[in-house]
Amino acid sequence: MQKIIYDGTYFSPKDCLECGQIFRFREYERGYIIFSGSEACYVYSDGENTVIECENSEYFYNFFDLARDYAQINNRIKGYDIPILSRAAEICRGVRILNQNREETIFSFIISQNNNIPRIKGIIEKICRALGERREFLGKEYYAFPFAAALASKPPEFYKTLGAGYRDVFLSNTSKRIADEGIDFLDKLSTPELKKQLLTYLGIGPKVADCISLFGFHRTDSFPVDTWIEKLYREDFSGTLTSRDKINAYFCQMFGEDSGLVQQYLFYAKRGNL
DNA sequence: CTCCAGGCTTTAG
DNA sequence: CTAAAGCATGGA
Repeated sequence: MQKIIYDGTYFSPKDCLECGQIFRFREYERGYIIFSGSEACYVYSDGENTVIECENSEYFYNFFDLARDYAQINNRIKGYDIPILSRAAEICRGVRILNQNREETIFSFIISQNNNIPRIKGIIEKICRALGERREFLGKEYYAFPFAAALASKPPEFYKTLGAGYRDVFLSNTSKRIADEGIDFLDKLSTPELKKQLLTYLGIGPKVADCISLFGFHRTDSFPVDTWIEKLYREDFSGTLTSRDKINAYFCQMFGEDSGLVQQYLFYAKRGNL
């Protein structure tokens, strides 16, 4: 077992996980167990530090984005001098933009549309249990997120029995495409080109594309606009725009490369009723 | 019972 | 181009 110890000021397990960017984790002893792709780790706060225990520290060093200076980014975001944002940036300062498994991010956020977080988690868990490789961590079994080929081997009806609802055809269709074509070519694209390509997959619209771009490809110039952000835009930014595309452009123009983290701060704070 | 959840696809105007 | 209907499911 390997161990990473990192200053906890801008790295809180609770903030990173419960801000809604990831669905496969659960509380365990002093913190959480997280699953990503085929990997697993145990993460917890130890006074001033955050501790990660895992078998693949290289993977989780990148996963938690530990090479980036979040103190500097957090400060810059407070510098926009928008009261509600400065407050959110202070209270949610433990949030980091995770570098998640790309295919897992794609399928997870296809499932997330018009859905609630507990049910999203349940559906993903069932998919892993049914199609993922069985593995072991801390003496207990878990299931990896399935490869696209495994997902592609199942018809829409299979996903409906797992509770995916009308998203069943999205999962079977898009998994077949990815099993055939791969997704490595997406990494070379600019953020606008990446979004344009993501929109060609069945089940991926503007909001889901922005989430995949941000959490799977670390494009921090993405700003996903969902029901919560739309509500926040009206109530806290006195916004009058109605189309989500325009609200997205409004925020991206304002925050540039900080868009992604700003969005997570605001989303997390708004859902927590700040 | 209705309404909502990290919206998207399809069809109509 | 924009607008709106329809969509599975489960919890409040």
